Amino acid sequence: MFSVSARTQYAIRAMTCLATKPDRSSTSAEIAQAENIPAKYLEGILSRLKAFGLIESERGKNGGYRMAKNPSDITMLEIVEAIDGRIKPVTCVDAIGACAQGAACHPRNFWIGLKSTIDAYLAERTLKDVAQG
Amino acid sequence: MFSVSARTQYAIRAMTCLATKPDRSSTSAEIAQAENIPAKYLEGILSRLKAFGLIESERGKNGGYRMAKNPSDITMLEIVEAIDGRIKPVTCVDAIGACAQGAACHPRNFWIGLKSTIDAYLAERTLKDVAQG
DNA sequence: TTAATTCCTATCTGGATAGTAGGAATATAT
DNA sequence: ATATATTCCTACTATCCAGATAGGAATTAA
Repeated sequence: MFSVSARTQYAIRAMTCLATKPDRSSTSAEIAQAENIPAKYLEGILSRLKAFGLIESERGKNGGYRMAKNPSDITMLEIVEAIDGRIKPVTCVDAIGACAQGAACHPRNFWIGLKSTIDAYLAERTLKDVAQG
Repeated sequence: MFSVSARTQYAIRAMTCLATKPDRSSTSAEIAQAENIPAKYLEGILSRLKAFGLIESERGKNGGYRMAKNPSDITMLEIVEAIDGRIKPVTCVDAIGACAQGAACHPRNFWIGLKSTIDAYLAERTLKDVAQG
């Protein structure tokens, strides 16, 4: 229940890896080896993180990835949402009537509250916090 | 991300349904129709809820299901755990070293904290709260 | 003995997740 | 120029599991 996708776990590990090397850029292969992540799979993850503005990259020889911001300025919520999108326990959190129960959906507020709780937890911790353990 | 299984949503709806009829017992088919849940699928869900002591049942003619406790004494955490087991964002929440990173797993405490946060939210709300919307 | 019900076991299926493959585009160094 | 190292893009495959269905056995009341 509420399990975190491998993708997101990989993303977090990759980010912590980059966070420890702020001065230079790391290649995807380097990160993959250091963090024990399937190399080709990681490439796609790094693309998403880049598209979300969390990391930067340079192509070609001597290319690689590096942090786009300070680790203390990146919340865990940003990383999670970059990879798996907004947290949505049930389909009707966004719009009333988005489930088969329509307006009679009693649990809706309960789920919305859960989402808020999770979001708050994730938004309160930064990559720096997590990298330190 | 963090989406709730249909099973759990069905279970909650079934429980709210029973909670509104504390005096008599309801059949699985009744609940299925009232809550728009696949009838046969619901049977398995009710079995789990019973195994967990949240509801009681009688077989045979005039049989059915009813609440085993007062709705205000059933937490949402109980329902969720009855259906999908303990909340476990990552495999290593229970035992250090249960992931490939072993003792060097930096995000572990972060995930444990998330689990605690979710558990607390669910444990603080009762079926009565949710049934009222 | 019939009808209504829970309970048990087995099976099917679609879609998502995880991972692989191949190569195009780009940059550097020599 | 050319070789090399890298990101980036697209497509494919495999595996797993949630969701659902099917058929009937066990049990109980009328």
